[in-house]
Amino acid sequence: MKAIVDCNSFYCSCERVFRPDLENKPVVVLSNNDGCIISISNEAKALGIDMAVPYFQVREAIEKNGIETFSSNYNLYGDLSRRVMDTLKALVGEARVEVYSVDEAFLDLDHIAKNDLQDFSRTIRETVEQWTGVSVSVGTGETKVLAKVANRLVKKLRLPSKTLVLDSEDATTQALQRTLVKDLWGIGRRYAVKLNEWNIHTAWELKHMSEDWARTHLGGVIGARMIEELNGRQAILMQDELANKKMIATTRMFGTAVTELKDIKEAVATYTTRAAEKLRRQHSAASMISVFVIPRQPAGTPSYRQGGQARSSYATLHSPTSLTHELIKPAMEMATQLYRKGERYSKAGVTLSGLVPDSSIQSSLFNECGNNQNRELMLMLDNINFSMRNDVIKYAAAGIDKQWKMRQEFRSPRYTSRWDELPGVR
DNA sequence: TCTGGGGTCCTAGGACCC
DNA sequence: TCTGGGGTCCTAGGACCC
Repeated sequence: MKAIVDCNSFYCSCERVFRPDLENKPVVVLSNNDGCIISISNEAKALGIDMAVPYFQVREAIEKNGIETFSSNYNLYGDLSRRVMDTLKALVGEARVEVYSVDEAFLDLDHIAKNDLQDFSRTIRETVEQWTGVSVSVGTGETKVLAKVANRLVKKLRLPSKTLVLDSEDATTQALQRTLVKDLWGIGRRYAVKLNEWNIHTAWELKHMSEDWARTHLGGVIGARMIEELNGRQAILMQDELANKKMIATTRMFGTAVTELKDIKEAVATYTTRAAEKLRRQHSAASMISVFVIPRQPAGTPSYRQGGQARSSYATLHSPTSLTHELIKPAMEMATQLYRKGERYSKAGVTLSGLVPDSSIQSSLFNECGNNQNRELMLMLDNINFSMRNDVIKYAAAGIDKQWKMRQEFRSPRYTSRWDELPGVR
């Protein structure tokens, strides 16, 4: 059996861990740039606030109802996430945990007797809550897809135990009958529409379609796997722990529209610096770097998401590198080349790809002084910036005043990852 | 005024090879 | 008159996820 452990309103829960006064109060967390709502507590939901809605559209309702509002604080969420995952690993063993996202993990429970699954699910939930202060829901089923179905029902039906185990034919059937295809893990909006056109509405109905049918109408092997999983046959396997990323991106909306080349270059240099840090953290080097900018659409036109208005460029590096300054150079050239005077920009980003282990970097004939010194410099720089505060040491190209920086009006302290922001105890 | 920031997997098609 | 048959690698684009 497989279980999915999912933190409830994770970012909101994180904010509450150090603000117990917010228990049972409505809370929302905003995306970067305070752009839209990305986490809502049940209480806020009950007041009619929805996920993914632009903040400015609901600002009035939020203020009127006294909903507590936070800018996202990824240092805090990342740290609490690690604690939750560590707890799960302590409970079932590291090899049985697949960290799926910042607030979710799949567990392999094949070693637990079927009769004990109910109790064990509750133990998981209680232990995580006790050790970390974060509340979780646990869904269990024969396959990952069925575990997801169970987990969704826990939340939808507000089951008091916050756990649901689909351990019998009957339980599974009932669960599938009350799940719409659009709510299945792996069925997005496009496929949901298509399925409805075929007059398939519930997961139960989908389960009885043939694999061949799914192969031709539901994205090839993806559809076939879905049918298998619904029928209790494992087709989506547990992934090994945290393989390295194959692509690393840092992209941001600007706080306010940017018009000057200087600002674009500063932003791109800053994003390149961030991306290079992520690259070094997983001991990789990049062989390709790409930069994009998105001009702001004139008022009234559909938002930037809908079109291909982004302008991008990429450069292949002479040899893979993880050194910030070697990445900034081509990034600056591309930023300059992409910039048009008179245009206003709403967003820019940097993507590193063609990642290889940094141990495999070939030394190049043209490498004058050997990269080892450089890599030690990077290591030192990363250590200082991580342990002190953000960017004590930085590249001049990244700019000092950062006019373009995102808005973050409501960020809580980084309670657990900065010495100077630890919570006080009287 | 104002709408996030990451990622993954799969497929088709082109280029190239023997 | 009438086009080989496989392979592999790479990239772009679609779909999905949190």
